[in-house]
This record gives sequence, C-alpha cells and structure tokens, in this order.
Amino acid sequence: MSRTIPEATVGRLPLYLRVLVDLAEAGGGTVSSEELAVAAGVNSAKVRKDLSYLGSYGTRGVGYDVAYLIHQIRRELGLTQHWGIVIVGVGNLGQALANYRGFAERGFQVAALIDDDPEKVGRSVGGLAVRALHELPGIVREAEVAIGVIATPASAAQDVADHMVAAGIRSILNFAPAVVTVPEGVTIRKVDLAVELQILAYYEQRKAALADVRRRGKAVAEAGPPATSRS
Amino acid sequence: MSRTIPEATVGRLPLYLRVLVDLAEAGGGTVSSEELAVAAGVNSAKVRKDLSYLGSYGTRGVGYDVAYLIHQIRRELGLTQHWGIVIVGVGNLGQALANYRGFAERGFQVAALIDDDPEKVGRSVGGLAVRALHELPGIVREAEVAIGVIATPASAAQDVADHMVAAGIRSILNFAPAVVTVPEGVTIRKVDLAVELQILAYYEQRKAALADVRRRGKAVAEAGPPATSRS
DNA sequence: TGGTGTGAAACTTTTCACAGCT
DNA sequence: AGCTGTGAAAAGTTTCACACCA
Repeated sequence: MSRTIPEATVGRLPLYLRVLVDLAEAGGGTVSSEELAVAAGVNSAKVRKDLSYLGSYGTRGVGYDVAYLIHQIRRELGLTQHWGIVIVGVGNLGQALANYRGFAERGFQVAALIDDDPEKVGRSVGGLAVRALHELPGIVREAEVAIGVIATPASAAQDVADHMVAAGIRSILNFAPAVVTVPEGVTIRKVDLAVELQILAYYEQRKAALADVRRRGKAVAEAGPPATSRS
Repeated sequence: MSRTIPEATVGRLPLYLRVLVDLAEAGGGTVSSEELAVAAGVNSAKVRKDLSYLGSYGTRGVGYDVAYLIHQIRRELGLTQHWGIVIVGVGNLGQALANYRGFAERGFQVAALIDDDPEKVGRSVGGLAVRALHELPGIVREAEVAIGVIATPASAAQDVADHMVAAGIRSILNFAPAVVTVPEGVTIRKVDLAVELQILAYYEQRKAALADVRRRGKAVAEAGPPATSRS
C-alpha cells in the first residue's frame, strides 16, 4: 500500500513529529502547513509535499488534525512499536548516549551496554551492567535488539560492526570517525561530531573572507574611486 | 578566487580529509580517485567532481599527491587556523563533547564550558572550570570564540542561542532536540541523536515489511500457483 | 597506458502556482 | 475564503562517458 517515501522526506518526518508533539501538548487541535512550516523552520510547500507522501490526511480550508497526523507519522516511521538498541563502547560518548532521555521518550530502549575493556565489564552505567562483546549474539536474540550503536574509537569500529552483523543486527548507527562497510541488507548511518564543526568552520571562514572583501572595498571607496563590480 | 563549493561537496570534504590523513600516516605518496572513493565509501566520479571544485590538483595518469591534497582541503575548509569553541550545557552530552579528543585533533579547541546550574559552575570538567552564562560575552571576546555548541535540554536551547548571538558568535552547532532560530548572518546546524534512530527505524521497518511480503509470497507459491508479480 | 577533469544526461529535491475541495 | 494536494518548472546532485594529458 504505502508508496516509497523520498529519503529527504524521511529525514524530516522526525522533525515534524517533534513539533507536532509539542503542539499537541499545547492543545492545538489542527495545524496548517504554514504554521507547521514555521515551527519546523522549513517552507510550507515542502511540508505539504512531504505530508502528501503519507496520504491525504489534511482537510482543505482547515489544515491537519494534530493528533491524527502524529499517529500517521509514527506509523509510517515504525514508531508504534518499541525498538531495542545496544550501545557498544562505554566511553564518554557511550555513557552520554546510555543516559540520554530522548531515546526512551521516542520509543528506543537501551537493552544493553557493551565494552571489551575488562575494567569496564560488570560496572553499572545508567542502571545497566556493562557486558562483554562476546555476549552480543545472546543479547540480540533474547532482547530482540534491532539497532546497534557504535560509540567506540575509530580503530574498533569495523570490528564491532562485523560482530553486530554476525549477531543479526541489520541497522547500525556509527558515531566513530571511521568508514565502516557492511554487507548488502544492513543499513548504516553515521554521525561524526567533528565533521559538523568542520562544515561550520568552512562557512564561518567564508563569512570572514566576505567581510574582508567588503572592508577592503569600503577602504578603497573611501580612499579613491568607488568600486564598480558587485559580483 | 575560489568559486562556491556545492553544499553536498562541503559535507564530504571532511570525510576525504580524514581518509587522506589516514593514508598519509600509512605513507601513501599519491592516491587515485578510485582508491580514495573506496576508502571513503563513495564512487570515484563523485570524488573527482568534488575535488575539481577545489582546482586541478590531480595529475592525469597518476592521481593526487596525498600531502598536497590534504593541504588544499584544509585550506578550503579553513582548518589551517585554530578555532575556539564554547560548549553550553554540561550534562552528559556536554561532558562527553568536552572530553572528545577528536575536536582538538582537528584544530578545534574547547575554550570554555558554560552551565547555568549554580551547582555546576566552578566545577572542573576535562580540565576546564565550568562558568556561568553571563560570562559568555567576555569569554567570546577574550578567547576569540568563533563557534558555539548547544548541549542543553530543548527548553533552554533558544535562550542559549540568543545569548550566543548577542555575545557575537555567528556559527552554532545545536545538539538540543529543538528548532532554534537565529538572525540572518548566523549559521546554525543541528545534530539530533534521536532523529537518526528514527530514520533507521523507518528503514528497518521497511525491511521487515518486505521480508514479510516475501514470506507470504513464498507461502502462496508453496501452497498454490506461483506469483507472477515481481515488483 | 592510466587516471584526471568535465560536459552532458539522469535523477533527486525544492519551489512555484493553482485547481479543487470544505 | 482558505488551505490542501499536486502537476510542472527550477535548482541541485549524482552518474556517465570520454577527451585529454602526464
């Protein structure tokens, strides 16, 4: 029944969902694409196009019923069920993820924490005992873990991913700054904290360069003939 | 001089850079677009197109000089200078970011940690004393902070962003699950950990649904006439 | 010979603009 | 009268395929 949803749209549905949940708490019965767009920081045509991939859930002249739309997005994203996740790597980041409230709120339950450092195994983090990597297959089976999170140093990432795949995990979120390859049929996404900073640095540098050109332009204008080029 | 680089390319340059640095450590003098593509997990035409935006730094029949390419990408991304960053919000995530080695390795120095909880102010985290939010303008001026990182709960994010902008910060990385608006001229990027899991859940659910259809199809095939549709 | 650099084609995503429903 | 749903245009991105050059 459900047609394929473009990747770009899938990436925005969680955003709309968060905004809608906030709206629902504020008691909004219906919302227009324009209101939703402003709250999500995108434009309204995009909102309407995105939501149209889910079906025709709006009412012309009125808008979208907030509660109903929340339900439809949840269903489409597969959030009407709970998901078990396992975090491998209990360093600073792994611990922060283990304690992150936002996962549980959205239906993701940390079923286990794993680290191969014998020093860490057995310790309790966020109410969960840290376990060894070789226990992964059993954990995946018993706790029905669907998603694996890699929070190890880069050097361990590929090995951990291989263990995850062998244990039956088919969706992986990789926080390690390393390229990890997985077989066909396994989905992997990566989040690299330093990459985001580097992208910001690029645009920041451009702004500085631009300001510099303007300053020079102004200095020229003050000192001699006005610049003609506008570029 | 330097033409504008497409956003998609800017997003991949840090990835190439990481791979190239690894290659340089392994002693590689030159690298072909194909080798780089494999190591970065993309295709070689994309690598060549991306690198062509920086200029013609390759040699036909040979490839790219690893050290030279590293230098050019660093220069283009603005990584030849050091960047001061300030992290606001010293919860689990803020602490993990403060201790993250990957930032310093790439030229980002955490100049200050800020939290408005009086309990936390004055405490030392990762060798840095936590300071109060009202100190931000002075910190930005003295330490020449260019980038602000928001690691607070969603409810505080907009307020923190406003303080950052007022203090003169023009590039912000937001980890809080909230839409934050900033004035023209300020760049903001967001990383939402739960969003990534939701996207994975969507594709995982699709795979499950597909497997289900196949299973039914097989059952039908075993029980009666073979299915004709392939789709 | 081998691999870059790049027009052109294919595909994806965004935006426009308006018919059509409530 | 107002807002959705959507074709069609525009913009951006990826991939192809090959001329060109070390």
